[in-house]
Amino acid sequence: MALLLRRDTRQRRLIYAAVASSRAHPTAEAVHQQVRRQLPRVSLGTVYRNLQLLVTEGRLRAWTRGRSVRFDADLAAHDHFVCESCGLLVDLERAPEALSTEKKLKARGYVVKERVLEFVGLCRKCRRRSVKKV
Amino acid sequence: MALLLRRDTRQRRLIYAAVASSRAHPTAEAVHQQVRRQLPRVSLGTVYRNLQLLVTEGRLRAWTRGRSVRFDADLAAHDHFVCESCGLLVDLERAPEALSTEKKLKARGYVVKERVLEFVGLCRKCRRRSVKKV
DNA sequence: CTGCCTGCAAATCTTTTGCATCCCC
DNA sequence: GGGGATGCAAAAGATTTGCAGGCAG
Repeated sequence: MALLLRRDTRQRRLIYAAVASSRAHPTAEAVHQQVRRQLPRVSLGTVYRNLQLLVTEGRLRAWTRGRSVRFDADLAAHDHFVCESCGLLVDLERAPEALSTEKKLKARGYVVKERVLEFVGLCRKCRRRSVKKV
Repeated sequence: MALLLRRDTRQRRLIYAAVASSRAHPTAEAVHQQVRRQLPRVSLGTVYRNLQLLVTEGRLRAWTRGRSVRFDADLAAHDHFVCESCGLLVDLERAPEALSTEKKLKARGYVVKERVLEFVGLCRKCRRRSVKKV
């Protein structure tokens, strides 16, 4: 039984804070940039290691978006809207409906721990832009 | 106006067939392995180029799962269940409910082109396994 | 002090691209 | 025959990892 004691390092605190203080669901790279302002020598490796650790501990959530992973300190269940044109990521209140699919899965013996619901389309700004072009 | 004529190559046909004949939502690497059986010199680059092309043309759909992308020839709207233990990906009939969130988004001026709904948990096999271990 | 953490750099993994050659239409 | 497509290999991104030294508890 490994008794693993986590240390409270400056790096870890700043990395968590960088995600928690952002609404943009930052990537590891963005977190690195942010933390660097206060700790110029922090390495990207440390950022990746800590983000992973924080996700494992349940203090952050990770969302895979295309090529990279984005992090979020909002632990409440919520859904997302993604603009396919500019990449804008909007948090949405979780829809209250109990989805019939989920009930079916459970009835069939699957364990459902989580659901991921995303809407993909155009935000207001990009929608206007695309109308103009046509 | 570029008049772009697509050619019907053996590679392209086999790449499409590899995805269409699989239920596993294969990755580019898996498609490459499969096509190689009939065309040993096919390159991974060609597989990537054609998968991308087929997605652009709307003949295939791409799903991002963790580190890699998986391809699907089933164009009907459908949802997914993913087993977090073994990676099993199950196609689900699309839930019939019109989600209130989607209505709200449209009312607010967003264009919703698509929705992605995934359930994450344990398949029946992995569930049994995890019960045994405890 | 101990051993978890860090910075740095090299290594992985997945996907993309440049280029000379090939072959479909 | 011409231009899109291919094979090969190098490049590009994103993320992970090995290691020696550093620092929190």
